[in-house]
Formats: sequence, C-alpha cells, structure tokens
Amino acid sequence: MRPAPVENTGVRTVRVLLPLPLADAYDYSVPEGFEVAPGAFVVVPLGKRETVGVVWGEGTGEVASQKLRDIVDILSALPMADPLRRFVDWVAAYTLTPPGAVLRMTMSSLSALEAPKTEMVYRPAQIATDAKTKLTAARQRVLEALQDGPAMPVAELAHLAGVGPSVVKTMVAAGLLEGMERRVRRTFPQPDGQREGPALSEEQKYAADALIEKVRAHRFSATLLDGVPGSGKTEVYFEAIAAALAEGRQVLVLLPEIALTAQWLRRFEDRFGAVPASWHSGLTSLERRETWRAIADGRVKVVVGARSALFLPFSALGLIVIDEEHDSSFKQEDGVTYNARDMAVVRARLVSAPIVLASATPSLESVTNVTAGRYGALHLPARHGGQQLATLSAVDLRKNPPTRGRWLSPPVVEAMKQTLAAGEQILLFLNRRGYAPITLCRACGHGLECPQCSAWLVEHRFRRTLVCHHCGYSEPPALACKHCGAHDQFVACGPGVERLAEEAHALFAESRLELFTSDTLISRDEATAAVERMIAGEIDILIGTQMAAKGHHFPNLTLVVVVDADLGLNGGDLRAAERTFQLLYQVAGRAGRADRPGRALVQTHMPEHPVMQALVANDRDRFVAAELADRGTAGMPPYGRLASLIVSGPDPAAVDNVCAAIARRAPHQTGVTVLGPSTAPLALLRGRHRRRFLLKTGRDVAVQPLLHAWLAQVGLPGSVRLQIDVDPYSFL
DNA sequence: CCAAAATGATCC
DNA sequence: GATCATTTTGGG
Repeated sequence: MRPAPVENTGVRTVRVLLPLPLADAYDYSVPEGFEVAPGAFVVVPLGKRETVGVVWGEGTGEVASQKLRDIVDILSALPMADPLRRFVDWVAAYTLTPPGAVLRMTMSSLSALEAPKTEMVYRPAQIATDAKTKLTAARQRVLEALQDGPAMPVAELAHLAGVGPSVVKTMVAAGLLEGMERRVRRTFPQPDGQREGPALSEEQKYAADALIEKVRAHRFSATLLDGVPGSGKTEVYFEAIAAALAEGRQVLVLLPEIALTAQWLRRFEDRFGAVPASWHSGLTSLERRETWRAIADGRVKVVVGARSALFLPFSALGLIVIDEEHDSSFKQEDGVTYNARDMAVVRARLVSAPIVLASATPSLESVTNVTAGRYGALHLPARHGGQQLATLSAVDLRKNPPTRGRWLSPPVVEAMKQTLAAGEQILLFLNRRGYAPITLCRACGHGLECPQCSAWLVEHRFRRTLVCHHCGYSEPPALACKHCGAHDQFVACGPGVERLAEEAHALFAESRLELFTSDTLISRDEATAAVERMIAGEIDILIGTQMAAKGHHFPNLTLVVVVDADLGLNGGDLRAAERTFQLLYQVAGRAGRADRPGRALVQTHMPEHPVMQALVANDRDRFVAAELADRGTAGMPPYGRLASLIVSGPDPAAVDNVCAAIARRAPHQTGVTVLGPSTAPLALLRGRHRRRFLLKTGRDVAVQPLLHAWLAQVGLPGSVRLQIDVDPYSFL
C-alpha cells in the first residue's frame, strides 16, 4: 500500500537539489522570515553535516514532518537561472545520471557562492583641514598618489607613493585618510565587438552574414559551419561573436583541446583586442572563483573552454560555438558520461540562442541532422587565399615494405630526403606513445602485461619505465622475465613514436628532431613552446601523436607521413572508419598551408579500403555517403540509437551474476535489440572485470524510459558497478 | 571470542 | 559523497 502524503500544514517547504548522487531533490522547511526563490543557493543540514544546495521548486509535501529539517542559510550568490536548472534536469534524464551529480558540475567553484571577499581601501579624508601645509614630504606623496585616482589598499598605496606602509597607517590614524570596504574582484579584459574585422572572402562574408542574422534573432538555431582546413571558419564565427557582443550577450566557445589553444587565443586577441576568459581543469581555485562569478553576473562576455564550460552559470548567453565539433574529446567518459557537443545544442535551445558547429570533417550525426533539416548548414568550399590542399597518396606497405625493424618505407624515406634537401619540414604522425606497444621475452614469448588490466605494458625509454596506458600503472624496465627467468631477452615489438624518432635519427642524423607527445610536453607552456619552435623553423622533423594533429598552422611543413594508417581501423569499433578518416584528413591538412603545396603519404596495408580510397581521392563526401550507407543497413547511429552498459567488479563471478540478472530482464520488443553480455574488449581494467551489453534501437525509440524500467529491476551488490553510456563513443 | 574491515542503507 | 549501523572475516 502506498503511504498517504503527510500534510505539513502551515510549514512552507521547498525541494532542494544537493550536489550529490542522490536519486532526487530533498524537501526542507523554510524558517519564518526566510525569503527563498527557486534557484537560490542555500545551506541545508544533511545527516550531521551541512551542504550547499539549490532550491529546485516547491516542496512535495510527502516527507514526514519529523523528518523535515530547516534551511540553515541563504547564500548571497546570484540564484541559478531557470534555463540552467532545466538544463541540469535535461542532462540528468538523458544520461540516466542522478540530477545532483549533474548539479555538481555547475557548482564547480564552491567558494564562488560564499560572500565575496572584501578589503579596506583608502582615499583622502573629505574634511581635509588646513593640515596640508604641515604635511611631510612622504605624506604629501601619498596624497598625490591618490589624486583623482581610485581608493587603494594600504600596500598598493605605499608602493605607489614610494613610502613605507606605516606612513599610510599613521595617516589613517590621524584622520588624513578615510577607509572604506571594497569587494575584491578580478577585472576581466573586455573583448571589443565593434572592432573592424579582417577582410573576408565572398564565401566567408555570406556565411558570416547568415550567422550574424541568427545571433540577432535571439532564437534557437543550430548551424553546421562546414569548411575544408584553411577555409577560414574561425574568422567567420568570429563575426558571429562580434554580433553577440554588440547585442550585449555572452558567448561560449568550446574547443576540444584547451591545452593547445595558444594560437586560437592569439587570433581571438588580434580580432577583439582582449583575450576571452578561459575555463579548463588547470585553473587555480582563485581563478575558478573569480571567473565563475564574473560569468554569473555578466562581467565576462566570452568564455572559451573545454567541455566542462558548458555548465557555467551564464546570465545572458547569446551564442554557443563548438569548434572541431566532430572531435571525440567532447564525449566525457568518466563520471557523468555526456557528449558536450550534443548537450550544448540542448543548452542553446533552453536559452533560445543559436549554436554553431564548426568542422572540416563534420560528424555523421551532424551531417544527417543537416539532411533532416534539424540543422542549417553553411559551406566554405575553398581554402582562403587560394591555397591548394595537400596531395594525398597511399604507400602500399605490401609492395614497399620497410626493412626489418624499421617502419618507414623506401618511398617515404626518399620523400623525406627531398623535403629536407629543400629546407622544408616534415611531420611523422603515429598515434602510439612510447617506444613500442609490446615487449616480449625472446626466450619464452611471454609479453609484459599490466597486472590490473588486460593490456600490454608500453615501454617508455624517455621516462625509463613500463606504463599501462589504460590505468597509469608503471614499473621499472624489467631485467629478468617473470615467466621463464631469462635475462636480457626482452625485445620491443612494433613502433611507437620514440622508436620512430630513433629510426629518423639513424636516417637523418644531422636533422633536428622533436617529439610532440603528451609524455614529452607535460605542461601547456611546453606544448606552446614546441609549436613556436616548429613555426620558427627550429625543427626539421616533428614526430607526434594525436596531439600534433590538432589545429596548428605550420607554414613550412610540406610533408606529412602517416606511419600507420591502419591503426584505427581494427578493433570493430563503430566509429573506427569515421575517426580514422577525420584524423588522417586533419593530419594531412597540416601540410602545405602557406604558398607551397604540401603532400601527405599514408602508409597502409590496405590501400583498397574505402577510407584510404576516399582519402587519396580527397573525396570527403564520398566517404561520408559510403559510411552512412553502411550505418543505415546496420541500423547504427545516426540512423539508430545505442546505449552501452558496462558491468564491472573485482569478482568475476559476482559480475557474471549481475549480467545474468540483467540479461533475464532484457526488454523484448520490436525495434529493440540487446547484445551481450560479452566480455568487454578491456576485460580487466584497474583490477575490475568487465562485461558489456549493447542496446540497439531505432531512432524513434525513447531509450531512457526503456533503460530505466529495465535496470530498476536489477539489484547491484556493492562491489559491482553498472555504468550506463547513452550514445557511446568508446567500445572498450 | 573480539575487533577490524567490508558492505549496505540512509540522508529531507 | 559521507556517515552510521550491520554483517563478514580473520587471527588468536
């Protein structure tokens, strides 16, 4: 029997959402004299501690009065705006995450909610007596420093006047200066939307005007800005940003790799005369607090950030831009699994603002959204300044194999020779960190494995360790084989960037080489410096992973070598072909950006593969059409929906039990297929055994209610975790 | 037998 | 997520 609602006559209650993974918001009573509106940040008791939460609405009245507790305090922070609260609910419902866990992402700076800090500042006392004549030289200087200027704190004033702080203090004591409290606030430079932009090509102008119109409409719209590398997409959406600034509204720009955006920031500053506020995981708590607050009260107009910036408390958001919208790093895999690109579209809709998705290689999802009329599209077909795209050709490794233990084929080595002779630069691209992906014992054939994952340990000679790329486990390089005891019998198998660097050095000893990976360039500054060295021509051969492929302009780079183009194509991943195409297309786009034509050589064992064919033909549309046709017949996204369930735990038997229970209750209805349980490709990760299910449905099926009803019936023992990923990207 | 350690329920 | 009550485990 359902318990009857308990009436709490006379007591006002509100629902308060707490930034915790609880199933729902909790009811609290509002003490006499408290004014709480929806969105207010409040302090409430929870068990024996106190937590900050957000008033989510009127109380349900379903909580017994003896359980109800009073709100303790109301914080002075600006209340959370209605669209942001609805966004939290939307994301929670879509990703099947507790709403409090999503709320937590919006409360990324708890100190920003507290009362702003104040400091004492001083100015000349108004009732200045005839004391002026009696002033010492030092005191005179202090007053001069304050003349016509703003009030200042003691230390600053003393510094400016060139006197000791005690001079200022005694002046305060003598009544010559009067103090007042002032809020401490960081000031943010203001990008100027009125500044003249650069001259745009005909096509850029057309696209920019279309976007400006959408910004001025103050309505939701989604537009794919599709242009080949170098076609000037950035300049185009900069015009939309200028329009939003002119309208007095805020702009959010999401970029995939915030760590590598020095060049982007410079371009922005050149265009608008000031850098935007940036939001990423590297900010100090002080920077977070000041930025968060300035965004909330509208002092910051433009924010550029990684995906977490999507949850910032904008007060007047008028435009969202997602650059490199196809990039898979917009998909968050741990904690709340969400795709920032897709959620950004929702946020734009909730605030009635336009969103621009920019890419040279749009995702198949966005392409179909355009075809279906859900998104508009603007195309920039030509390279700005009439440059040619790099010529791309495949090198068939079956016909031109490298010598044993080498990875660069003879035609590639020849091309490198020519390029270096011409004084031009080379990028060797290999998406494999470390020296070699596998290390084997020659005596017994045993490979070095991670003790807590089903993955090989990767040798990093640079750091002198063996590392697991999945969990971060590392151990010193092995001397004896644990399996057979043989000494010094280890042999590296396969190429990594470090080994490639060794080979390039052996071939071109006099050339200047540099590794560009997340292992060698740990900080943002180091990465920026490496890019600068490349641009300055201090590097002849740049050897890099994924990191080197994204968004840099290297004017003297004329040869790009994709060392192993097949790498991304194995593994049965839904998006393997798409991702490989996008990555290789972007890498090839790095070459020949200035006045010289570039070329890209793609080493492959399967030149007949559709991805290679499309790349070589430089025919993106053909690739997209072929891939979409494949997805259509298989009923896969973007034509169908996927959700992945990962069951994991330290005890394989317990995991299997849960899987059996889930499988028993799997939904049976037309248009819905459940695959699994199967051992996840990474069968063991961080000591947890993993199984996975894949739910496949038609586009018209609402996946969330289905999952909800299904999984609510399954109880989980404490050690077993169930991770739900709606629209999965990773299939490990 | 006791006590630390793991597990589970609850927080309004 | 944190806390507290309850159950499990393991060492003597």
